[in-house]
Order: sequence, then C-alpha cells, then structure tokens
Amino acid sequence: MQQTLRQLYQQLLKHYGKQYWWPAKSPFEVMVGAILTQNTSWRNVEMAIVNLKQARCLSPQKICQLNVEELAQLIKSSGFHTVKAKRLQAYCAWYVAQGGLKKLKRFKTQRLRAELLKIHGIGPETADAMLLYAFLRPVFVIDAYTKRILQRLGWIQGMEDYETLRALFEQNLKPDVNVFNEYHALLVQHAKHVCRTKPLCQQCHLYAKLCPAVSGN
DNA sequence: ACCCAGGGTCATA
DNA sequence: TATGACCATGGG
Repeated sequence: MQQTLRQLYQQLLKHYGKQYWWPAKSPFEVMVGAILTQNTSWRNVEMAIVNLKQARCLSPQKICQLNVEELAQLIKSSGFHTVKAKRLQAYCAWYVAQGGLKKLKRFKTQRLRAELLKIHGIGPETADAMLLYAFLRPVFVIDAYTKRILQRLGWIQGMEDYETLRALFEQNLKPDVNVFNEYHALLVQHAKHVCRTKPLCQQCHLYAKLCPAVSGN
C-alpha cells in the first residue's frame, strides 16, 4: 500500500502539476476559509472572504465583536450563513482566548487537534485542514473526494470511517507537510475531472496506470 | 427545474 | 452506532 499510495501521488502530480494550496494570504485566512468551505464550493467562499476583507473584518477580534447577524450577512454567499457565523465566532473566541497564533503554534499536534475538535462546528476534516494548511502539521486531510477516488480504484470498500482513512495515508507515507499538502489538493483537483456517479470511468488516465486489472488493460 | 459543492450537529431508533 | 433531517447560496 505504501507503494501504491506513492504511485497515485506521482501520477496525479505528473498530470495536474503542483496546486499551491491553500489559496489564502495568512494562516488565519486559511482557518476562516476552512470553516466557510464546509459542504460548499470554493467559489462561494471566495466571495465571502472578499466581503470580510472589504469590511475590514477578517481578524479574530473583529469577528468576535460583530454581532452574528452582521457577520452572517458578510458571509452570506458561502451558504449556511447563520450556522457558519456562529461557528466562526466560536472558533475566534477560542483562538483569542488561547492567546493567538504564536501561542497555538507551541501546541503539539495531537493536543492541538484534540482542542480544535472540542470547538462547536469544527469536525475532523475542518480541524485537519487547519492543522495542515494553517499550522503546517503533517496531518492528512480526508474528504468525500478522497474516499470516492480510493473506492473507484478498488483500494477500499467505502464503509471505512474518517480516522481509518486518515491512518491509511499517515501510516503509509512519510510525514511530509509539503507532500500531504499537494496530495490532498491533487485529489480534490482530480475529483473535479471524473464522473461523480459512474463507478468507473474508463477514460480516466489513472486506472490504466494504477490498477490494470480493473481497467481491463 | 434539478443536482451538488473542499461538513457538522442533532434527533431518533 | 447508524442513518436522516437540517442548514442555504450560487453555478452547472
């Protein structure tokens, strides 16, 4: 499995090139984006972030100070805005209470992950996206795309839970922040180019290279 | 008009 | 523990 996961990475990288994630100018912007993009296309999130910047509200303090209705209006384009406004404030309240980025960077990864998961509205994927793309920790982010692609390749059943899949990657790859960064981004990129419904896409260049038995070659 | 997107929480059985 | 409802906008 170590070899196949590595081959998948090489194939994706060769085909799509580097993705240079996360599209944000600061760690805090990554964190905000991670919450806003929950079950939402990145397009809609970008508009919300632009609104926050124009209103000069893209800081933990400002987000805490705004009332929820105002905040919800600013992020309206990202969908679920009433829910996400609360989540942003819950996250920023914690962020400020912990003393900001300098203090948080001192946390060990395990501890930081556990603390993030206690925050209302921060689940495993959002926490891991923050850990990898904002805190630069070697944590592999699993999402629906990752699961679907592995299933199409015939490498998993599809019933595995989040932690099982995360362990699959983390235990079979060297803990390299740059590789984990590109790998997850490449899986997202690839998922946009393959059929969502059909169990197998014959034209997909990956299958011939990675599982000839399945692709029929 | 229908489908879904870079999820998470909560109520129910 | 395991489903299902719910949150809601914008683009295809």
